[in-house]
Amino acid sequence: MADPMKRLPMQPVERALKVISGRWKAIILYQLFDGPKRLSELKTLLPRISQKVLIQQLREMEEHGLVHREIFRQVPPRVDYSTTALGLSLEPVIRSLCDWGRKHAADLDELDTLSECRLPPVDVRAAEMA
Amino acid sequence: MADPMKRLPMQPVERALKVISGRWKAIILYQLFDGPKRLSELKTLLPRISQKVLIQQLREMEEHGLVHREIFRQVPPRVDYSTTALGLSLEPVIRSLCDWGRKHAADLDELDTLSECRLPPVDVRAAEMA
DNA sequence: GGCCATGGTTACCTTCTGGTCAGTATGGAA
DNA sequence: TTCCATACTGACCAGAAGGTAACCATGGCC
Repeated sequence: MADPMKRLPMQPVERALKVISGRWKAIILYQLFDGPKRLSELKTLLPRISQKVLIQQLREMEEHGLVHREIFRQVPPRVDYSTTALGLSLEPVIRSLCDWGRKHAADLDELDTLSECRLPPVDVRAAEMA
Repeated sequence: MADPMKRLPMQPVERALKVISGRWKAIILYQLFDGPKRLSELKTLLPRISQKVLIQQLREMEEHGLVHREIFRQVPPRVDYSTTALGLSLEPVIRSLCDWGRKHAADLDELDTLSECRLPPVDVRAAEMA
C-alpha cells in the first residue's frame, strides 16, 4: 500500500478482503475491539509483530477508516489507537470468519491446537513452538 | 502457495483469510455457488483472469477443500469444478463480507459504481473503464 | 499429415508484502 | 551532558503472488 488510499477494488467482497486481509490486521483489530490501546501496549500484546509493521498496518487501517489515531502531546509522546464505528462494524464479520476458520480446521485436519474465536491469547501461545 | 497444503495458520481468522483471500477466489466461488462449471465456462465468465492464474486459484481451493474437480475422459477433455459442502458453507461468510464491503464504500466514498452482493455481473462490468 | 478444441504446464518477470535493522525527534530525569 | 522512553521513519531485502506468453497432449475431423 504505497500511496494513500489508492483506489480500493469496486467488487464489494474484494474491497472488504483488501481492507482486512493484511498479515496482522484481524489480530490487531481483535485487540482494539477490546478497547483503545496505545502503541506500546499493542507492541507487548503482539510481540511477534515488529514495530514498523505494526504501525504500517495501523496506518493502513486508519486510511481505510477502521481505526482512529489520537495523539496526546505529552512528555514522552502518547498515541492511542481505537476502532471507529466502521471498524467496530467489522466485529461480526470477523467473528464469522473466525467461526468458519474453526469449522474448516475441524473438517480437514483435526482442529488440534486451534485457538478460540473470542479475543484470543495471541501472545500466550505455546502452539507456536509445536 | 508453492507446495501443497503447507500448513495453514493456527489462528482461525487468519486461516479463513488465508484460504479465501487469493486475488480471485471469492469471485470464482461466486460463480461456483451458482452451480458446477467447466474451465472454459469460467474462462468466459471471468475473462480478466488468465488461464494459468484461474487454474492456480482453483487448485489452491481444491487443496483447501473448498472446490471439487471432476475429470470426464472425453474426446476433447472435460473438467468440472464445483463447490464442496465446505466451500458452500462459505457462502454466508462471503455474503457478510460483501455486505460489509458495500457498507464500507457507503461510509467513505459514496458507493458510486459498486456492484451488488448477489451473484455479480463480474464480466458485464462497464465500471471497469470508468 | 495438418488442424481444431480443451485443459493443462513451463519459464520468466514484476509487483506487493512483510521483515530486519538502524536512525530520528522530544523533553524530562539523573 | 548524557540517558531514557515513546513513537516513528527510512534503506534495504527476500519471498510470495500474480501476470504474460509460449508450449504440450489427446484424439477426432478433413
